[in-house]
Amino acid sequence: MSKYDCLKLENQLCFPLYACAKAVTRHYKPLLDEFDLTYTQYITMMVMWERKSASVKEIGECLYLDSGTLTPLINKLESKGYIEKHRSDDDARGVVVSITEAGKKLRDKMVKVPNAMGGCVALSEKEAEELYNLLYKILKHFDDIDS
Amino acid sequence: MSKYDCLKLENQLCFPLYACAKAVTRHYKPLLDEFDLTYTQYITMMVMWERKSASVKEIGECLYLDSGTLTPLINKLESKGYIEKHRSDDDARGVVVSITEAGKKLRDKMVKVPNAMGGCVALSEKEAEELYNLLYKILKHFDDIDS
DNA sequence: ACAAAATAGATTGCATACAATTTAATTGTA
DNA sequence: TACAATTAAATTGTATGCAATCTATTTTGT
Repeated sequence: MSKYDCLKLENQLCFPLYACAKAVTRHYKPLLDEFDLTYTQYITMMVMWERKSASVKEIGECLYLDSGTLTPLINKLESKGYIEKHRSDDDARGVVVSITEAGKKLRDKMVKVPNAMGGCVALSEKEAEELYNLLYKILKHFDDIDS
Repeated sequence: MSKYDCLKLENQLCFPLYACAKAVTRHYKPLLDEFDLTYTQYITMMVMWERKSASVKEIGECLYLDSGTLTPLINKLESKGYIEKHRSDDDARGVVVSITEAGKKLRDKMVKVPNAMGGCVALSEKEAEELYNLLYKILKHFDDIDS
């Protein structure tokens, strides 16, 4: 009705997105606390589990994070013993991050986490897939715009 | 195939949610910079525009934020002149935040923001509504769990 | 070859988030 | 009515995010 309706919180798409993302990471916390990992550290480990080895830049591309966030985060994961850093042989500017044995073992311990979290999100298989597709549609479009 | 598949980034629902929320707030930034507001300050102003007056606690309930986040944020909005704080008459523990004339004027200037942002999100009306409903379904469920 | 442009990480600074603690005020109850 | 329990904000401490800048290297264009 009012010209101000577009500025109502309930008419925003961005707000439930923002609030929901925070709620999910907040509910991950008790699960991840057992492993002394934060959510961001957890998804960084996911990249390492899949790739075994990756540059900071590559990790950043996977996670949409820059070195300002990743550098301290990677240092923490290194001090926990899950990853190692060394300068790249090919390109002395680059840093190669690789997974350690302890990091590989962590994977076995954490296999139960996704399922435990899945129980918190009250969506059907179909709904979850719809949501997944809609979110990636937005992400892809941003990728296109930004490139 | 592997028992580790559940730990793959591409099989997570949480990750696109997390990444998408960040991407959206990141793309809000240039729009909000013109008004010298951050995204969180912007949605706080949305609450104030609607309610004219609210306690820190009430704002926190609207936005899913606690006093640790809101206290400094509200102080910044106050120093910008958009809101005012005063202790509640009813309950001296509470702080009532109310909108100023400058805050009301800001609303007129910012009416164009939601539309400008909408252009960035490549979803149809129907898709946006679906996404909206799915996100609120998750949020509502968390509300139920947490209460 | 070599100076300029580009790139990879690290660093700095600012603004969230949020748990945990503290302080002041209010409520519930024996 | 004392007084323990609760509540509202503020404070403290840790961990992101991200823009902007800096440093060391590598590429590029001539």
